[in-house]
Amino acid sequence: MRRKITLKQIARELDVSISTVSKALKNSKEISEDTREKVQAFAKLYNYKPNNIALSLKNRKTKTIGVIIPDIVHHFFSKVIRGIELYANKKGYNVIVGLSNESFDKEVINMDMLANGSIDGFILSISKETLQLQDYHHFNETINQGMPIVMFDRVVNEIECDKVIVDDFEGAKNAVLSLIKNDCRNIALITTKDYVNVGKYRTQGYMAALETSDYVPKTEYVLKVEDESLSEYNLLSLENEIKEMLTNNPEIDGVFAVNEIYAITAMKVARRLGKKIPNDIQIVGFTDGVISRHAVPGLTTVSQHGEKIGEKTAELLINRIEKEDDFEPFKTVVIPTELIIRESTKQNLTVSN
Amino acid sequence: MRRKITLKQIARELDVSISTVSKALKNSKEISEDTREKVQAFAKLYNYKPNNIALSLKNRKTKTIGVIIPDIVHHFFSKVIRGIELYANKKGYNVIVGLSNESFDKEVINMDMLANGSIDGFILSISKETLQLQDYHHFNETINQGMPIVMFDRVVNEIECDKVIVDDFEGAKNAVLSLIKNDCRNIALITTKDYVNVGKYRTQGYMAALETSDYVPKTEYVLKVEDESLSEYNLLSLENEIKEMLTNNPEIDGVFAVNEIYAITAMKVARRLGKKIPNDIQIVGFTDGVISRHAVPGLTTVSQHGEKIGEKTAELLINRIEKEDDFEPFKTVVIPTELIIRESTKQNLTVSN
DNA sequence: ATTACTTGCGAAAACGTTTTCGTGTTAAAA
DNA sequence: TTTTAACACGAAAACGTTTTCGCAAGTAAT
Repeated sequence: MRRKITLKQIARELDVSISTVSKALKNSKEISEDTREKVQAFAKLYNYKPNNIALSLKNRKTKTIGVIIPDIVHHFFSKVIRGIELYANKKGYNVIVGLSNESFDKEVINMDMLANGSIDGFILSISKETLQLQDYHHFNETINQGMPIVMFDRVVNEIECDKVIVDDFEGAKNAVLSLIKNDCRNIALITTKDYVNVGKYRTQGYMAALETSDYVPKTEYVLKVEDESLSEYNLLSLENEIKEMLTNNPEIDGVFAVNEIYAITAMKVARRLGKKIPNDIQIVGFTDGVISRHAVPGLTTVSQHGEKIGEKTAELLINRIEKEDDFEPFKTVVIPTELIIRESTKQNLTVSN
Repeated sequence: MRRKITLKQIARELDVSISTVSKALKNSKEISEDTREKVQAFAKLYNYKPNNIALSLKNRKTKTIGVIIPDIVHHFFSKVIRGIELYANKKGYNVIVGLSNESFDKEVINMDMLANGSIDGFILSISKETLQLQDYHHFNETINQGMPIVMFDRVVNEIECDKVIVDDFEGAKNAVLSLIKNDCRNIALITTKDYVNVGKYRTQGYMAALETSDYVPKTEYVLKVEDESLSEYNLLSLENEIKEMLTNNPEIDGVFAVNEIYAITAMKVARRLGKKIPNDIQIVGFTDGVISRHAVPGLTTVSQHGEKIGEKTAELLINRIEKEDDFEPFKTVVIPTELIIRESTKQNLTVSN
């Protein structure tokens, strides 16, 4: 159980100086071949590897990026992480993960823990509470200290940084247009409260689709749900709200839901009410997760390509980190969505953007 | 865009020594009240925070733990991460995540990246390829360098370290016993190849349940699937294999599947074959993920309590890290499973262990 | 034989902390 | 007045690297 060997120990053992060892290991030609071989053999024997922390201190960079997301038990976010990790690893970076758990305080604490030298930059998606409070001081402070940030999905105009988003508006609009082309006359929307801006944009996309088709949006067809948390209790109340909407408005023949859970729940409730899918009612969700894929019938949904989002955020961040004095203007990259057609809608078209 | 301020800069600015600044900030009473206040005011003004990397180097510990898992887009693993993060954060630790993507090489590379000073200990679950190759040298080397490891779920006897596992055997046995008590006479098993040892133990649990009930296991009822990866192609071949088993053995009235995907797919296939669930055929899965919860009908399943597993691994690891010279024997903690009864089985009992 | 260059190596600084051990000044005790 | 003790602070080492610079010895050129 020998501890990790250091340059100093090798130097002492071989009776040379630390500098010599360091240079020998880097094949510096300042060092004679004899010494080089001797040192390298010894180092290999004892499996010498330079200490990352010492390197970080010396180089003032850690080759590590911090990722702060609201939740990891969530198909979209874990896909994004996978994309980040993929790209970062390829570039020799590590990924350190903080979960805000949708809480403002935990977001701040996590950022504080990491912002003091542990990482070279942040990738983050804003927590709901922060969005609601509209308190973004911690982001600005971090940026002012020279630490680059890239935001994705849940972003906010107030912060100047690189961003990677999905075209929520277009994606939603296309989804609803596909319902319209599929002969839906009365299309409902199940969405979140407006402070979640991805929900807001998807709602706007729904409205836009209706308007371009000369449909008149009816407020009875719009359900704004308080929270998308999955606790059993909320799931029940979600079911009840949907049931109420569908029974009060039996003419509804299409549903666009801003996430998988709402969509699958709508499907469940509709069937319980005796409606056939997709003949009586067609349903489209958002996020191509495991639920959509394995539901029966399969759920037509808007795919966000989370992994691509992750790769792109990592790419933007690492670029910023590595050419630091390069004052490029901040970019906002939009990753196109794709409508994945499955059995919850009728099969007579393909739309994508 | 001022860079982070350091002790040295404060010292120069205030015309005192670095030591004085350091002590003043720690409220050492070696320092006069005057100086203390002056330093603290200045530090607060410039938002001084000690550099973590420097501290890590000095203290020779990083307050960071490395987690290596095969996949993050996976309900169970992301739950575990959440548990790890929860406990670790409470103890002031950060979590750095590496994904092996079920590959031996990536597992080794990831461990190498982290083992050189970046972290104080590992939490990991072994990749399938490593399990198949049975090459565990990288684990042993890491342990020999004095770095503690805690393994969970996919563990292996050959490595001496703390472990946290689910009682796969008992969980599976109970699940199958519940089917038997529910009057199933012909129970099929859908499992993985044997090198995935959690699959192996669950298979053994199935066998044990049959034996204790004087059922004779039939090989026609056992389906060993090559790979649980979710690609569309494999999903189709999975469906076909299940279909074949169910049509060749129409008397099958119960299915135990070693994961959610197999279970939900079995359900899908069974219904396509005109079988009613749970009346004609009852189905039990393993892992209480989002699929089981949102399936229609809801899937009865064995819950592993991933979050608890995560918390426990973190607890074991941090204990090892913090009392380092304490030569406690290695523990293996078993987290009890729980059978979550939903609509895919008949409703006349509750079993748990 | 003197100068000039090459070769091979070591000393030391730097990254940002914490902590031990002095040390000079002042106040209290002898 | 001399000794002792308390007080307030600074110097320096240490953590493990990399890198610049200097220096001695040997070799080549004058």
